[in-house]
Amino acid sequence: MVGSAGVTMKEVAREARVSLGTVSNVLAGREIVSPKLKARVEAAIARTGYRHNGIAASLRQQRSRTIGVCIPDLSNPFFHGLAQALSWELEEDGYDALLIETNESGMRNDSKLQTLYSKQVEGVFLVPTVDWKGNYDSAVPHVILDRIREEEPLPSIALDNEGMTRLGVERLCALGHRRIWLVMNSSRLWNSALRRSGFSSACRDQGIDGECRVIEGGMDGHEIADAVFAALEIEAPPSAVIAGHGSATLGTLRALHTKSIAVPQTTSILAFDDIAWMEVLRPSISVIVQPFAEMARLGWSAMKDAIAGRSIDGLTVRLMGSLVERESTIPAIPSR
Amino acid sequence: MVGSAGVTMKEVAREARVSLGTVSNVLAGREIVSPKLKARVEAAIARTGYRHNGIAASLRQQRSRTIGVCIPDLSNPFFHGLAQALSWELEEDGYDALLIETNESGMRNDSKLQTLYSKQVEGVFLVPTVDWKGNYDSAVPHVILDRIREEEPLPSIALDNEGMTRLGVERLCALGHRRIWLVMNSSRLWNSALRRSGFSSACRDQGIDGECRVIEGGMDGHEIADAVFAALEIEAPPSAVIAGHGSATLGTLRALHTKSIAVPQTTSILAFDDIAWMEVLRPSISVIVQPFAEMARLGWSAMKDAIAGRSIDGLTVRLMGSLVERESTIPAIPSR
DNA sequence: TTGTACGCGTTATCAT
DNA sequence: ATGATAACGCGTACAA
Repeated sequence: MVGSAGVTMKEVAREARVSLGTVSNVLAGREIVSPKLKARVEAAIARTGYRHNGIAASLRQQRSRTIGVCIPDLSNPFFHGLAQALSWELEEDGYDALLIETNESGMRNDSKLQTLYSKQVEGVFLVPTVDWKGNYDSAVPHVILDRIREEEPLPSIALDNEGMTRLGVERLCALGHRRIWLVMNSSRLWNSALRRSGFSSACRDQGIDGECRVIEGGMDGHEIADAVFAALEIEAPPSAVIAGHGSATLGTLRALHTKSIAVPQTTSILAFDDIAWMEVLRPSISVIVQPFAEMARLGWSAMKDAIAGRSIDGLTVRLMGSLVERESTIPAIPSR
Repeated sequence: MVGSAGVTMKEVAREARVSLGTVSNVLAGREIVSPKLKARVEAAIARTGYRHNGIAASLRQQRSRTIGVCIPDLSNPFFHGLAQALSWELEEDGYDALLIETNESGMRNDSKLQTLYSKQVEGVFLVPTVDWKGNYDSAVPHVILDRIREEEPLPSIALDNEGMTRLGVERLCALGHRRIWLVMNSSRLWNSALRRSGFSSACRDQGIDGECRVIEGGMDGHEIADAVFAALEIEAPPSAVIAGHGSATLGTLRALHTKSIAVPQTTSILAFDDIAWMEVLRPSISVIVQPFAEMARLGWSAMKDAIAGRSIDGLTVRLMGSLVERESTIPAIPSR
């Protein structure tokens, strides 16, 4: 692919005065080549600066050993962690990841899927954008991660969003909180919708649903800040907030700060997804952590099955994460 | 690459009762095919579910239309922004980015470069790991970004690190600060070394070099926190700190917090690289912003030249960024 | 305007 | 053990 300098196996063979097959055998490390010829070939390889052409190999072998990984936004630490964990798993088995950032654009999601298919990926891990219509090539194995649609037709792995949100509500209730808000982006995202329903049913079970509410702010941190701010204009601050994801945390903190509401003295905060800066914030933020390493492990294991021709239709995994308490969650003031 | 379902152009041709060349012409959008046949071909494409095989096309055309982008750490927002900006530029011209995260490992940097070469990339954008030895394929155009080595042999684009650090010092001096520390990772990184030398010479020019010092903490935020903490054990806090990059900011804030030193009342902070959470921190952090969009534009422009066979040897671009002042930099207390 | 045949670099299957 | 040759899917030059 370098114009003049593209040395081929054929040229190596000529240089070493051997046949093409012998070069191939040496390159593949097959032990059937005589030491004499093997040395000649290796010398020729070094002399010519030959480099393996993976494209030709892929064409011939009809397998690219490449897996597409489609992520909406790599600046989201959960997605970044997931992408890293997936790459790690793939590489363990000699595969390469084709990492694509779809930037929350459904059009880009579609077009990037097409280029992945064109590059003959053997499988696709997909965290769909919010507005993805669900067009995919059924001939290629897909595993959907995190953002599952209602009645997802594809194999999927995600957090048990309802269960984890319920756990958060229960923990806050145990700390004496009764007025709890859930701040999130949009229930158009199925995982957000599940967090919402887990929140609502947990609040009902705790008998605090009258005092609790959900704020949907949209996909952007600034919008979310505005929504929270608007809510704080008309009612008293809640004693605790569950932030449904990174930008909800950012937005909530910004709004509370603008209104000079003390965290955690007035309002405790429990956030989804751990992020480096959550440790350095004053106060440090308590978080619900998603098990992305386990998601990657299970996902790759399923993908390997699919590649090997074993059906994974209907695969539906829902995992529990863990709750890490830091400074932002304190007992509610009893007098209120 | 999907085993059974791999529909080829040949099959489309048979299905449409046309020749292979006609199918190719239709696919390439060449206007020389009769409408009648064109319709037949398009129908056949739809019926068979044919999909373009980019691998075969790359092999045939001897060009992959793919560029490798090697980044040490995508969780660093500067690198992430740079990677995004590069992808955007490439795609404008119909290229695809192969995004690789090297995780600060020189070995991984080397091995991933090999896989990029094997995948026949037409060029490589590289932010090297700290310990990269500099092995690369001279037949493939490379552009080094950000982390330039001393006497970099390859074309390179980076911030004017000396100039921007000097600017920071000058601004802090204008605010009345005289005791300034530079906190950074390691002067083994050439850009860090340049920030260091820019810092030192600016301090000399301002006549404050006696009161200033540099703290090198290593590549990890926790290590940096420890180093700053250790320094604060033996001397009074500085009136201002310049944090040389994201993890230095994190480490510095953590150490100052542990020692209960007020920011910015006691110590002002000016950080390299803007990050989402810098706006939400109390106080919000003043930053030196790198012009990654411009880096990407110039880089891709140079890369296109190189791909087209026009030499870019010796290309050395150094860009100024901008200084965004927020709450973390205030005038020094005059009495001190 | 349409059809045919060759080559891209590799791997795999045959003979030898 | 080694060498010759076909095939992977596509693009294109050239012949019809």
